[in-house]
Parts: sequence; structure tokens; C-alpha cells
Amino acid sequence: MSSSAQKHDVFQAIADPTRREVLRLLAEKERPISEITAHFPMSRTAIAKHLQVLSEAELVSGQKVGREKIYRLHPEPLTELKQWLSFYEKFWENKLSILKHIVENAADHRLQVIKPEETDNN
Amino acid sequence: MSSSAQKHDVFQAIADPTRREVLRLLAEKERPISEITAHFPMSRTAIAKHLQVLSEAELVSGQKVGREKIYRLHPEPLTELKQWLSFYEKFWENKLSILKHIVENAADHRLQVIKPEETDNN
DNA sequence: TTGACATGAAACCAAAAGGTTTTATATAAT
DNA sequence: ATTATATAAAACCTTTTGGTTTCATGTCAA
Repeated sequence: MSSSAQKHDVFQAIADPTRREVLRLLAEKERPISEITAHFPMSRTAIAKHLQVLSEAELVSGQKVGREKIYRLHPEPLTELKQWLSFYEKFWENKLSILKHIVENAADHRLQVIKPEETDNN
Repeated sequence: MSSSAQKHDVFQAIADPTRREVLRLLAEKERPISEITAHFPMSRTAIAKHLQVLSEAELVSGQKVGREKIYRLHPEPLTELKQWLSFYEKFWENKLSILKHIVENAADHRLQVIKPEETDNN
């Protein structure tokens, strides 16, 4: 894994469950590497690499203080994900999605268009 | 890549830019594999594998009609992503985030609490 | 019925991902 | 001064990923 540059984006960064858990831990509070490592069944080196991927995606940053390196969450890049998601939300969240579902099951529902004037005689 | 089961989740599925583009194409309309392939500089086989990953994540489904296999978008699993994201939104979207920003720049802003009675003399 | 088209399936490959262990270095504590 | 702690860096390993090529099969069209 490389030095610092854009080799990993936010989509890749959150693809790994370990990294998502690291983010969750850092959401609570900032922590040194060793403390983060204590939560996982793997070596400190492995966690350090995960932190590097997260760091490349700019989701975390580490600051050296004394002999420790304190990492903390940097949630801003997640807005990119949110934007990406928002495009697809219309497919399940809004009226069209409901309409689409109804149309797809038209045979069962026996759809019937009712004109406003006819609305009161049901 | 395996037969059908949960080998890939939605986080992994969207990690790859090609797959995200495939999703976007299927958001427009359902399409056969060959039509999807036409949008990419890679082989049909490669695209078929990407579709399989998306299919395992249940983001798409393919139906064979005639000699074609028509794929279409299945956006529902993205709700999982949205839920995951919502946890982090409070870190940048809400009042606390704004407050945090102000506090961090307190020296520049020279913060001043103004009581309601004083509001009109500016 | 003979191609052409659309896909499926398998074998293969290089690079990246996700780990490990080992060695070195700086800082803190005794 | 010595030892323990916290990290960094490098070499190495295995599996997965993202792609290829090749061959087989089903379907549509002339």
C-alpha cells in the first residue's frame, strides 16, 4: 500500500467490514492505533494498513503525539457517498416507486383509473 | 466467482467504478448484457462477472428472454447503505457540526453572544 | 438448415487485498 | 542506563479481484 495519494476512494474504503468497524470506533472518540487494534482479532500491522486506506480516502487522519499516533474520524468524504445514493433514492422512496410496484402487479390489482367526477360513488 | 449466495454484499458491490456505472445504466432502463457491454472498454465476459457480483448483492436481477438476458435494477439493498450512512450524518450535517466549525475558528470569528434585546441595534 | 447472435462456462493470468512475521526506531518509565 | 511501549517499514505469503481467451450451446433469421 502506497504513501498517501488517491489510490483509494471512499467507496473502496468502506467496502471492508473491518474498516467500517474502525470508523465506528473512531466515531465514538479518537484513539491510538494500539487501542483500535485491541478490538480486532488481527495484528496491529494489519490495522495500521486499514488506517492507511481510510487515510487515503481522507476519512481519518492521524496525529503523532508522544509515542502514540492518534487517529480521528473525518466524516466529510461520506457526503460523496450520500450524493451518489441520493440519485437512487427516487427509485424506492418516492411516489414513482410505489406506482411502479403497482403497475408491475397490475394483473393482480386489476388497476382502474377513476376520474375525479366518479370519485364519490365508491 | 460463485453460484449465487451471499459472497458479496452491497458495500463491496458498489466499490468498483465499473459496477457503479452499470447500475447507472440500469437505472435508465433494463438492458441485455451485450448492450451494457457496449458502454465499456472491456469484454462481455468481464461485464457478465460484474453483473454476477451485483446480482449476489441483489442489486440487479437478470431474466432470460429469447436469446438475451435482460438485467434490471433492484435498488432496495441500497437502503442498507443509507442506514449505515445516516449514523454518520450527524457528524457533518447537524447543528453540532456547525458549532464545532465555529468553535474551531473561534479566534477568527471573535464569538459574541448577543441577547435578544440587543438584536435590533445592528 | 445454415449462419449469425447472445450468452454460458471454463481455464488461465497479473495485480491487488488482506494478512503475517521480522527488524528497526523513537519515546516513556523505572 | 535500561527496559518496556508504540509505532514504522520491509519482506513475504495466500486468496480475491478484475480481466482475458477459448470453446460450447441455445435461439433467431435468411
